Amino acid sequence: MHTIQDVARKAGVSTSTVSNVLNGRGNRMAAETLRRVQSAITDLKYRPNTTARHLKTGHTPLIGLLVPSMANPMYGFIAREIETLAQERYNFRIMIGNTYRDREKETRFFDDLLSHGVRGVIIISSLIDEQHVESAADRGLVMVSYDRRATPNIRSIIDHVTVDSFESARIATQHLIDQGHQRLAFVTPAGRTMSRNEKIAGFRAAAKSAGLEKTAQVVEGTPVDEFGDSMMSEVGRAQAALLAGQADRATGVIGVNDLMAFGLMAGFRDAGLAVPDDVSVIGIDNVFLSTLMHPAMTSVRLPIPEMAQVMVERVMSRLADPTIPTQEFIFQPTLVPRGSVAPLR
Amino acid sequence: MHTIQDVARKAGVSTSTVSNVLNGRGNRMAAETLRRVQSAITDLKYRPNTTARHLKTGHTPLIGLLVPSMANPMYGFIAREIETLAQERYNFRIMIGNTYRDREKETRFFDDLLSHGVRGVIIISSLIDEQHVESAADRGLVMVSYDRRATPNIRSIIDHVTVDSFESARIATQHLIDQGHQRLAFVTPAGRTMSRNEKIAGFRAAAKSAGLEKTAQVVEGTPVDEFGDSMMSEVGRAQAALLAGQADRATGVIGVNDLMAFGLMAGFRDAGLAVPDDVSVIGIDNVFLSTLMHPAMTSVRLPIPEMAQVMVERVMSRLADPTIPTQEFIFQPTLVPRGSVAPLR
DNA sequence: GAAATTTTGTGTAACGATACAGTAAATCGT
DNA sequence: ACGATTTACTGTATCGTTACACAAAATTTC
Repeated sequence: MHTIQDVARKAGVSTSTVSNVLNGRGNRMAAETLRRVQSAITDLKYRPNTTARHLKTGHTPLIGLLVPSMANPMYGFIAREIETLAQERYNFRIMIGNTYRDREKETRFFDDLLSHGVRGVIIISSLIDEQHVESAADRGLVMVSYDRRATPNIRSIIDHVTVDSFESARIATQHLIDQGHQRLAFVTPAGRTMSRNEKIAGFRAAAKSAGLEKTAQVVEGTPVDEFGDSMMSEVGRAQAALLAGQADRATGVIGVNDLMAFGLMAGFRDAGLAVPDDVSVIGIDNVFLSTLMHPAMTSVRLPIPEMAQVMVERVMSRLADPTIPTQEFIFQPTLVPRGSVAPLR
Repeated sequence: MHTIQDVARKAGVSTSTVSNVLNGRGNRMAAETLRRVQSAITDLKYRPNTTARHLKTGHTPLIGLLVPSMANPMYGFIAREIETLAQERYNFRIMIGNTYRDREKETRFFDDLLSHGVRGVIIISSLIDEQHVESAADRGLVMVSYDRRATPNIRSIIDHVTVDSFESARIATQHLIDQGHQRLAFVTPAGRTMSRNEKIAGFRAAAKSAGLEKTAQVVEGTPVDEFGDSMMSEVGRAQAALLAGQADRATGVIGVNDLMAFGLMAGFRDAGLAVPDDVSVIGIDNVFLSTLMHPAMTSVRLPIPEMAQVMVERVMSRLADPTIPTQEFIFQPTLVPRGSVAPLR
């Protein structure tokens, strides 16, 4: 690996001049000099040392990305979009970490980010209490959070990019109601996140407006460790077994997300119930796997590419100008009807 | 953010002494001094600047991870395992990138890794031609590649950690043969990777040893852009439609991986064929979603956690001692029978 | 009790880049 | 033709850390 000194020597100029070329100030020198420096750079295959640059300038082309679990196809998809955008549009790379929805892991990651000099962070779906997130932002991290609403009337120092979770659960529920279902269940794992709470509220609101609040039940999985991938489906599977055995069992069931709903469908089948003939199931997220289920699963689409773009743009803008105020961006979900929901028989 | 200078001042010692404490040389000073430095560190919440450290030492606690697409649940799972191990066991963080199986993107990532001072890289499944990978290794990257066999008789400067792909396809094929299937098809996308070639060979070998080579067909998807997630399943779906329409159609079909097989199952259903009654389908990878399919999909398990561990250990060891020779590690796959394969009617 | 050794530190030069002040030469205006 | 300005550079300090040479004080050795 060559250094700026090698280039300077080879081109017969000072390192300052090379630095100027490197930083787009080639107009400050004679055309001939510029040419010499440029060819020295290509000849030596010189690439500036990002670390040294960072130490001097205080900036590094790196952002942090926290996801609960990369094995969850939804988070994988979000992460893919973010990485691709950051890389292609801004030449930034991604430092990624699985948080397993663990406050301590998140905090440790913030510490590491800070010590690496990374200033921009996108955090995907954490726990309700965002105290440690806010305090990391206080320590200088430019934060953009996904899937978490801003607390009303509190000016936050983090951006919130989120889908209207209340609405996503509401339209899912309403879809079941429209198909004539009267006994509804909403299934979620035990741990609470902000978006889960909102989904529960959306479910309840839809049920209530149809006069179904008496029979509508929110089912929480056992408080098992879960962080959003295979365990999520396992919980769904187990809860479906329980639901299938109830007297006056629910005929319309909403999963807190697609993975949960996948598990629900499998669990109902295990119990001898046909989807959608005996029970309708709907998920939220619309991961690409929904179309591969049998029956293809009805879900609620979240506009991930659009949201990823906003998230990346926000980190970049605020990194460039830390004084611009934070904002909340709320995206609207849309129903994607497929085969796992049918009219009540 | 405080610096080592702040700590030194607060503790009334030189920066050298603080540095010694930081690097586990607390025995070089009086117990009282050590205590003072330590409490200065905790009081100021001081954390060493990794960048400065890196510039000085030439080491950075970061490894690169290249995956074709993070949206592919298999790669997401592998990435999750690698990240967790690197972090918990070695305190290393991960710089990740989607390569979309594109040589240029891979090369650009290597360049960036080098300029960031990252020396250790794990590369998941790339194209056949590993010229650019070897040349990046030549430039000083410690490389561990997944899912790619070493070229025989060529001493490589990269480690190869791979599952026996020939064997994985062979046992999948043999399983179908054991169930009485005589007309077999192996479906893969158009782009060739090293592991795909081996799987094709394994398929052919199994068919041949059963005297079925005349009817066994390898089906290649259209040369569409694909990088391993939703497109993969789409290809499977489309190919299933084609296969379903053939005279003397295959009754036992192997997907190059689970996502392909998911698509195949969906495609056969679209065409009015029942799985496994009319056609048996088997995948390779055994992603957790296989159990959620209807019917639950038979697949071939790859020992990912074990492989991830070896990959991480190899990068770390070779980072610590670059002179140790590279190796090839081959893991054996195992059949996981489920419901998508049935005896030939 | 003088020399040798150990203990307990410190000072300074890097690592590779950038920023900014400074300077010599060329060009300009009148 | 002389000062003023512009052009085309260069020198040096600095970012936060570590390594290494060095040194003063304390302790040991004989």
